[in-house]
Amino acid sequence: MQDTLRQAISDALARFGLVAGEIALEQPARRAHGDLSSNVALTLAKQAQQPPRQLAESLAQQLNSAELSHVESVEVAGPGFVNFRLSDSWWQSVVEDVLTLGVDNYARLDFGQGIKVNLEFISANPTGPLHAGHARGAAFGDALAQILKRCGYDVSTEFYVNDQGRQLKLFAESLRAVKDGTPLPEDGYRGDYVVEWAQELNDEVDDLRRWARDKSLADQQQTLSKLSISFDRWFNESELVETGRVHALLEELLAQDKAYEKDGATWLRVSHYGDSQDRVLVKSNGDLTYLTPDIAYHADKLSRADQLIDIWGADHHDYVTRLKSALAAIGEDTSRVEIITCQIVKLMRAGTEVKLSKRTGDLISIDELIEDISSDATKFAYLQQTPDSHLTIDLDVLRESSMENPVYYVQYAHVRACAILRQAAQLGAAGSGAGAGGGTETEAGGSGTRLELLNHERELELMRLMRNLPDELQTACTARTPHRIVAWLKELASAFHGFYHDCRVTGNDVPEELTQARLSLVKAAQICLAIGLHLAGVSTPERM
RNA sequence: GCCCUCGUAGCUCAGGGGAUAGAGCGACGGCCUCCGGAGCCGUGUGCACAGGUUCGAAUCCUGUCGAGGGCGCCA
Repeated sequence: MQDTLRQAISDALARFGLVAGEIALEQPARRAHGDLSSNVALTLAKQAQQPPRQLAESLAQQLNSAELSHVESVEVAGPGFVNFRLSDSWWQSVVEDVLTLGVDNYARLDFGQGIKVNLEFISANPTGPLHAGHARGAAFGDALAQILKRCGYDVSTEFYVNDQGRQLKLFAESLRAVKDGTPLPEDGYRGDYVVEWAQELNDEVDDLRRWARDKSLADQQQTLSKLSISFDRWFNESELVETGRVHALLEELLAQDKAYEKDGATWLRVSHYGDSQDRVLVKSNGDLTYLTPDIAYHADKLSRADQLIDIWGADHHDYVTRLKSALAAIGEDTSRVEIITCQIVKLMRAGTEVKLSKRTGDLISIDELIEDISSDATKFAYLQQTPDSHLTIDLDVLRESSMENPVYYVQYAHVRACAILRQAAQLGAAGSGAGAGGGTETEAGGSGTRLELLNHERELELMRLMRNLPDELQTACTARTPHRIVAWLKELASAFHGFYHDCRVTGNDVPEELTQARLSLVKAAQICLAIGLHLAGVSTPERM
C-alpha cells in the first residue's frame, strides 16, 4: 500500500518536473488528518519554487484524478501536508490476509535475507544463580532473537561462560572456605546460596572449580528454562585456552609487534586502534586478563557468523571501545560487531530501593522474581522500555496491580478471543445450521464472509492496528527496540477489549452474517495477539 | 577530571524532525437482563534550563544544571 502511494506521488511529482529522494509516508497523530500523510510538498517547496501549500494542492488534484485503489480521497491540510484517506475495504482486507497467512506467516518479513547473526546475551559468570541484574538482558536478548528471526535473519544465540578467570577461582575458594569454616578470601563470595552449595561439597569432588562451574550452569539453565529462554550454544572460555588458541593469538600479536612486554606484563597496543590507552593481555603473575580470551572468542564468532550482536549491562560500556579496538588490532572488521548496552534497572519494594550487592551477597535471584510475579510478568516488565532508559521496577505494583502489569491485560485479550471462538464453536455444534466454524480451527474469512460489514469504529481501529504489525516489527528489528512490539501489543489488546465491549459477536440479536464477519475478525485478532506475545517471548494462554 | 546513558503528567514510562505531545497507575465520576468486569467510558496537569540549526524542535547541535553507570595487571 505504502509503496503504491509512494509510486503514485513520485509519478505525480514527475509531471511537475520534480524529483523527490525519500518520500516520507506516515500515520498522522490525528485520524482527522487522514490515514496516511506525506510531507513532500513541504520538503520540495524550495526546489519547486512555489509555496508548499500550492504544491500540495496540485499534487492532491493529480492524485485524486488517478483513482488509486483503496484510496477514498486525497486532501491538503495544515502548512502543506498531503493526506490520504483510505477506504474501509483496505482495512477489512487485513482480516483475510491474517487468516490466510496465519500465526506462522503473517508479519513474517524477509529483509534479513538469511544473514547469519550471532546474538550473545546474559553471559553471567558461573559463580551463582542468575540475579535481577541479569533479567533485563535476558528478556531483551530473547525478544530480539525472536524479532530478528521473524525478519528473516539466521539467528543463533550464545551464552559465554567465563570459566577461566579470577572470579570462578575466587568463588571456588569461597565455597571451600565456607565448607571448612575458614575465613573467606578477600572479595570472596557471600550469600545464602554459597552456604547452601558449600554443604553439598564432599570428598568426591576433586576439581572444585569445575564442580562450582557446573553447579552454577545447571542452576542458571534451570532458571532460564522457567523463563522459556534457550540458547543454541553455551561457549566455555576454557575451550579457547585449552585448545591453545589463546596462546597462538598471543604469539601472533607479539610477532606482529601489536603486543609488547612491560613491567613483567604483556600489553596490547590498542591505543593505536582507538582506545585511550594500551591494555594488559597477560598479567605479571602470568594470568590472562578477561580481554585476551575474549578477543579470541569474538574472532571465533566472526568466523561463524556475518554479524555479531552482544548485549551488555551499562556497567561494561567502557569495555566497548577496548574490545572493538582489540578486534581492529587483529584485523577484524568491527562494523560487523554491534554492542548494545542496557541501562541498570532499579528495583523498588515496599517503597524503598532494593540494593543489590554481589560483594555482600545481597541479591534478588531471578528465581525469586519469578516466584514473586510470575515468569511472563518478569519478562514483560523488563521489555516495556528502551534499553537506554534507567527504569525503575516496583515489585509490589507488579505483583498486585493488573494494569501496571500489562502482560495480563494483553493475555486476557487473547483469552477472550479464544473464549468467543469456543463459544461460537459450541453454538455451531448445537446445530444452528449456519455453523460458526470450528472454533479455533474456524476457516472464517473464506469465501462468502462479508468483511464489508466490519465498519464499526471499534472494528476499524482493530484492523488498522493489525495492518501496522509488519511496520512495527520492522522498526523493532532495525532499531533493536523490542519494546515497540510490547507497546503495539498493549494497543491491540486495548482495541480488542473495546471491540468486545461494543460489538457483540454471537447472540440472537446479531445477524448471522455479522456474526460470521466478526468471528473472522476475532480469529484474526487472536492470531495477531499470539504473534506479538510470541515475539515478546511470553505465553499465549487460552484460559486464565 | 574524562567517558556513556538519561531528564516528558503526582508516579512508572512511550513518542526521537512535522499538524492540538500520549498510555497505564493513582484520584474523581459513570457502565453488568452482556460472548469471562483481569473489562469499557469520561474528567486533569507536563517536554530540566539557555542558546543555535530548520519552513517546522520534546526530538538534531552546543553549553549549564541534575540523576544513574563507568574510568583495574576485576569480570
